[in-house]
Amino acid sequence: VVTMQQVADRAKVSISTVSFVVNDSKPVTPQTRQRVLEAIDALGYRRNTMARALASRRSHILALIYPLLEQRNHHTFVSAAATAAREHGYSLVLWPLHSDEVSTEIASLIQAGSVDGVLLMEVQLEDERVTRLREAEAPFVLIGRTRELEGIDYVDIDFEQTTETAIDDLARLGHRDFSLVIEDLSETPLAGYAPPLRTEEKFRAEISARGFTGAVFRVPHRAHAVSALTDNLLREAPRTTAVICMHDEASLALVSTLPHRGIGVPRDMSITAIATSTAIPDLMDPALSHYAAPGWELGRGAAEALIARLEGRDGPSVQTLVPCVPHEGRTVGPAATRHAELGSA
Amino acid sequence: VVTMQQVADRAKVSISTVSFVVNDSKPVTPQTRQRVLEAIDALGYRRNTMARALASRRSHILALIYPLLEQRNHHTFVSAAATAAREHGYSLVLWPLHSDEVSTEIASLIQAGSVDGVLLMEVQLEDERVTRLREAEAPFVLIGRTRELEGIDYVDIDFEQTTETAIDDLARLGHRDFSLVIEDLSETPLAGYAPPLRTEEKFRAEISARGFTGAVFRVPHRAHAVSALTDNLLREAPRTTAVICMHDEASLALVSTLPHRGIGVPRDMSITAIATSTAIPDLMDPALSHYAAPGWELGRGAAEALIARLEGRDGPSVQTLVPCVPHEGRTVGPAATRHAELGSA
DNA sequence: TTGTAGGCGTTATCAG
DNA sequence: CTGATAACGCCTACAA
Repeated sequence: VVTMQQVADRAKVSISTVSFVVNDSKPVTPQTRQRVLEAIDALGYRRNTMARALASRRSHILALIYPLLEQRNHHTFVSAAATAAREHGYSLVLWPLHSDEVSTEIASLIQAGSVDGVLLMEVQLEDERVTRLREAEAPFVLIGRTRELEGIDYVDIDFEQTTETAIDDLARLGHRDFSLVIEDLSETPLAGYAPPLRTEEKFRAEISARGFTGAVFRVPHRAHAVSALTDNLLREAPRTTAVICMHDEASLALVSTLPHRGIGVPRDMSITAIATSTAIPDLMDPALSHYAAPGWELGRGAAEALIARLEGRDGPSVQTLVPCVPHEGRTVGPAATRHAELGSA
Repeated sequence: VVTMQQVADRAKVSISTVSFVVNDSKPVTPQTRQRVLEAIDALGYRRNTMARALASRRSHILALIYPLLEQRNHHTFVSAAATAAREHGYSLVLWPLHSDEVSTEIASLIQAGSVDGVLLMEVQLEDERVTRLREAEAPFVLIGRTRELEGIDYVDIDFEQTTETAIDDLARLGHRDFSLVIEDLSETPLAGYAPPLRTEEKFRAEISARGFTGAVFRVPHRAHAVSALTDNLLREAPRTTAVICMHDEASLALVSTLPHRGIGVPRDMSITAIATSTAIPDLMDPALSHYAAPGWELGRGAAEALIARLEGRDGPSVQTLVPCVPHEGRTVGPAATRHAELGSA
């Protein structure tokens, strides 16, 4: 391998000068710089990452900590974070963490110097990992939000805004009787996961503020629970004309099974999915109207916020909320029909 | 931060002894070891990753190189690789690579010493990245296969076996007229991607060996192409009673739209998906019969194969093929009905 | 603007 | 079995 010293020799300068041009950490005359640059590519020099990390105490590596759960697809998010990191000269390492390892592992991750900062996913309202990261004085950025947000950096989906917009859009079409479908994570390691909780809260608030009716269905990620949803919904909330669904599998199930029950979509029932994470909605038949989770923006935003912190721009906390992006489909329509039917029955 | 020297002082041994117990690289008396261990956890010592990497010339980091493409979900695979890596004391860094960066970036990744070895995804039959990795003498393992496999380590899905099994299972139900749906990647950076090519080849071979009929549909990942599939298929291969579908979105489209054309599933048409990468099949209505891609096994296998190479067990090439795992659904049935109808028409 | 020299925290070689 | 002591390759005051 070729080292800085060899470059220095060839360019007839000292090793520090090479360092200065490589990192441009100090001014260097155009001529010397030129000589160094030539030597560098004549020799094919690459600065050794590990040596740099050791000497500078900065590894230029970011860790992405996330719980290991089959059913979740973080792909867009993760790629965005990795891409953004790379653009800034950082690498992203994956740190899938079982919930029982939390307490111990996190601190040592930082103390071992292998990582400059941490991106934390699937944040819960009360999250032990956040506590640990604070204790370890590790720079970190949340993707998501804890309940307590004082002084912490986060990037999250604006569930409240998205919920409100979804209700607005449906209300404008005459809908007054809503159902909300959210994930039931109570029996999983993600119990306490904020998004469904925030969404439910906002949903209830909006519904009652507007004098609408609203039922809430919590659906676990088990196939049979998802399949049972359609009948449950029709039985327990028969007035419903519009479903807001934050549960990718459930929306698929609803759209594909409602017609078998004689309920036309969107003729009798409108369905809107929110915070969807895949491309599936566009391919359903009829195409699912939805608000897509801004996975790419979140991943990039989180990585960049973290890097900004690491580079010393301290300023106020980065607290960004990104609303979901509306995609028109064919599962939303006016409420008139079904309402009238029920009313006259 | 606490260093090895401090541990050594406290345990009243030399720094090298501490190193020996930490890595157990040399025999140490139980008593001394004990003292060192006590010192270590009294002080909360963690060995500095970067210093270790520099001195030993091994970063204990693996890179996962993959093309940046929205429509692909590598989540299971990636998590498996990361988990396996971690179990062996390695980290996994993500290296999303645009195809145009290929030539330059790959070599420097290794030369910079930031990475001990590489996992390569989405391999094409002729793959420039493989050439580069070889030139750089970087240890690497493919997830997938190039055409030329001499001396290469890889882990891949056994598409041939899976295709044969799928045909077998359907033939046993009386099906004789098949259609195969594969991804059309010709206009994408993944042109030359092996899986659809291998599958098509095997499909044609099996079909003709058995004297069946078989049509092949290549479907791009654009929503309208996927939506058009159903009608194309009915028009161009009207005798089809069984579809083998290696295209997640297309299977969804088929199952949801065929009934609208008066074609019952599986009454008139059986549908089997192969190499599916998500949990969606179980949630369709009717549940999609499929052979699931063994993402977890592949990820783990690839990581472990690479680590084995790095640790010096050289032996023969690791060349593992894993077949997809059958999941019974409700979209496959006997061929009788539709066959009879068409025959009598 | 450029050079000198002392770390950074480990590993590894070689004596004892 | 244990202990000095060079590397490892780069960064960064500090000096010139």
